[in-house]
Amino acid sequence: MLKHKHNHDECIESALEAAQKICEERETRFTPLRRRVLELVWSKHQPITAYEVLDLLSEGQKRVAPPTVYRALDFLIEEGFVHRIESLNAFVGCSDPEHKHQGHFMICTKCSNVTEMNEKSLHDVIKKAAKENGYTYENSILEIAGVCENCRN
Amino acid sequence: MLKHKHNHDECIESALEAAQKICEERETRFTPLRRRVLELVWSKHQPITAYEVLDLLSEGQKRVAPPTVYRALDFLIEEGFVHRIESLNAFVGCSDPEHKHQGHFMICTKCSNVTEMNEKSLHDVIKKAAKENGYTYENSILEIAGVCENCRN
DNA sequence: TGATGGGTTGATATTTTATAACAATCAGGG
DNA sequence: CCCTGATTGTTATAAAATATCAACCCATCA
Repeated sequence: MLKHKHNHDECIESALEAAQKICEERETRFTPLRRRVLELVWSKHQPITAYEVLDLLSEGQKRVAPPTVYRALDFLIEEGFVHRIESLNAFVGCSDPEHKHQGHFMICTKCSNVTEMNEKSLHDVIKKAAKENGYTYENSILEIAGVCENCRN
Repeated sequence: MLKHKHNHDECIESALEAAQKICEERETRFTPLRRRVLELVWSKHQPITAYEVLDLLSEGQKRVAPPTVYRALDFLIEEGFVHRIESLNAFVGCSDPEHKHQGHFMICTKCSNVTEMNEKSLHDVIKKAAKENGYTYENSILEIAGVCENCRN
């Protein structure tokens, strides 16, 4: 799989720093465990399952139990640092943690890469559809499956 | 929970008939088991889990095993008679089985009722978003959570 | 200082959701 | 009737998530 390269270590580092900063502002606790789990979610740079995180987290130490991971993930999702991909039972780091939001995703069926869409227009259309159907909008998940540009070539 | 009444038996019956007819056209097999599972999915008229179907299916006879239900559901989804709601791990009858399509849903967080949206405009916007992000569209899930009209009152 | 209490993590067990693998059965064409 | 492929039955297990209670950490305040 050929893919556009970027400095991934840097990208992880900046996600961690952003999270740290936001937690300070919100006075929520970015504990070592939560930090480590966020780092592991980002490390794959693709959707990662809770149990994959668990395996990575357990390397070189006593195996941790599922609740440890799920609780950390719950926190990270709550803070908006991580999104859950429902159709994959997996998790990805959020590309825009400053603004809490539900994620809208494109998922490549060939390489499994995920692209988060932060398009306001799309969001607006979805909200509008909710209203037209008589619903008070709370949140939404949109997961589009398709083949990405790289994989098509 | 107050809700708009309709003749639900009739509504189940017509879903079964439609499925029957479509299977004849497609020359796929609408077996008694598949028919019964579709009937059970419709019977709740709300999202129903695979294991709830399993329980209902097992009433008054030897308990069936999970694969029996999952296989029937796979068939019904494949044929487009049933949709899976990813955010609930549950299933609902499709309101428009004639035309195979991915479902787009509104889910009420109060009463759990689900409304399927068959709006072409929404579908078009989603396809367009995929294209703009360089993806070849295959399919999509959209699940909007909110409060429905009845529950707001 | 050290008691208290909220939040976090650890640990054990279990529940919920889904699938793998193989055997038995059924339905339609030769 | 017999063969073949599809469907269903059966057993076992995997994968994903949660319930529950104990231990720990640490800030606050009497």
